[in-house]
Amino acid sequence: MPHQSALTRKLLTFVALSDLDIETLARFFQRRRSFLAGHEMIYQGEKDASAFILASGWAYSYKLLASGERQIVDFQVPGDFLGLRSILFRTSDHNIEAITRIEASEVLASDILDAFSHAPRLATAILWAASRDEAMVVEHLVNLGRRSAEERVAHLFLELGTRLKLVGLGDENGFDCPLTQYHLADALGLSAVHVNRVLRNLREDGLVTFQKARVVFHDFEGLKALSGFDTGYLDQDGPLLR
Amino acid sequence: MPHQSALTRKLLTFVALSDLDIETLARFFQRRRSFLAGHEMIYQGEKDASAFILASGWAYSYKLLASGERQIVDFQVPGDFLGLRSILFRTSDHNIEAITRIEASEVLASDILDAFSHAPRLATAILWAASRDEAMVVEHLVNLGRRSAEERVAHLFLELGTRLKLVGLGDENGFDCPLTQYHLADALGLSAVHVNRVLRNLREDGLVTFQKARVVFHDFEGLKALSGFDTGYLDQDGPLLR
DNA sequence: TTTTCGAACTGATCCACAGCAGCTTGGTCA
DNA sequence: TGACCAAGCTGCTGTGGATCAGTTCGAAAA
Repeated sequence: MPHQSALTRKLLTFVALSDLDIETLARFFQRRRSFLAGHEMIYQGEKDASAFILASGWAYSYKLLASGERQIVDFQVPGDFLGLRSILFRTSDHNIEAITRIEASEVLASDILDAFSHAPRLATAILWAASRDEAMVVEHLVNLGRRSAEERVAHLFLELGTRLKLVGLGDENGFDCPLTQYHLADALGLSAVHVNRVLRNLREDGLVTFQKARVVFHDFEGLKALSGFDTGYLDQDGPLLR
Repeated sequence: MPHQSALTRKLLTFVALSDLDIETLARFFQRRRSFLAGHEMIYQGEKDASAFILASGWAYSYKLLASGERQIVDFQVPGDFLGLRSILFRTSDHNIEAITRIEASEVLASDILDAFSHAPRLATAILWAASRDEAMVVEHLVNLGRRSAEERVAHLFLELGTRLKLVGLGDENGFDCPLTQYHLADALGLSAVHVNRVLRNLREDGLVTFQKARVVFHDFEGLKALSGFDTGYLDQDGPLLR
């Protein structure tokens, strides 16, 4: 089952799973679904929403404000588990929308709760995955709170590059990226106009280019130095449970 | 054991715990510790850190940047579980410092892993607690990304007020608050100087006063309207597991 | 072929917040 | 009781990024 490998591989770096764990996990991949670009997979206020494991395509999770503005919390790429929080809370507190066409496995609340009662190591791995998500949100918080516009853009590109590399969809040269400048603006707390200017600056400084749905790194180390990017929050030292 | 009631009560709103769960949870409160104000309870890079359950006092979790600036991620008040992520990751990716003198129970990684293998409902409750933490960080992200300085301060005071009310340490009139204007600045992505001005504006507009280590709400509804505060992410509809 | 429409891009102007420099107050310690 | 120090407070000046008001480009529709 090649399509389940990305998430499974990630979890295995954290805990050694038993045969029963693997079997329970396999059940997560039973309900295959696909969505068109722009589809609202989960919406604020939805009751008893499902979660999904992304096989291909990109999505983004966001919150809407009364003013109509939106804040993008994170982007989801293949191998990511999305909507876990919507399962734990009875009603979802955020939206998730497909950016491209998406292939995913639907995971029901009962699948997760089952795993907790029968497959403790898998349960631990799920908690770890949730913590990793939280670590990413924290990093985005630091980005918004204490970094300049240039640093924010650089940091986001480096994070996405690193995450995509883990699932074989990018390398030090760059990656395919279906985001618009509006997506970047709403993720980074900037206006789309200013994102455009920042992208020009980064390009002119020979650091990164983002054009034609592709991010190209020209100076990886320079970008890291500029943004203070540290992969620590995305990696894992080694399995906690052997 | 009155000191363990705040967290236990919170968890019980989410899942009905069995006797075995309660017993396992009780073991979390065995190791009683206290810390002086300013003590670093957990630090970035620490290996195999412990977690803590706060019985009394305030702490804050933060990240340091290369530039020496800090971004405060969240404040912890009595009843909060802190440092869970430091347990799941081998090495901690953030710092936690005591603001006041603190009384807390130390929770070892083995306590948590034990709970996962023997007390599945408790494990589910822990995952829920972690998700609630993430929801708070997400709300802080929205705060930094899309709200003005006045709105941010108002939102933070409302959140702290609501959280403290849940553990009986505040009400609609206000709460005792040991934070300095520097803490607010580093949590809200502002300069301390600007926080001072914003506090004056809010005071002159008859909304809130923050003086002498106490927050006093003068116009609760006005504050809510200003900041777009919605308690949704702090409450719970009802137990997911009965 | 022209129309349309979303995304990328640009220049001019404005303002929210930062940075700096200095003052005030109250608590603590020799 | 005076010295000290951290936190709170204020005025002035500078600037990063928002806002407004467009133009350009390319792909798809008609």
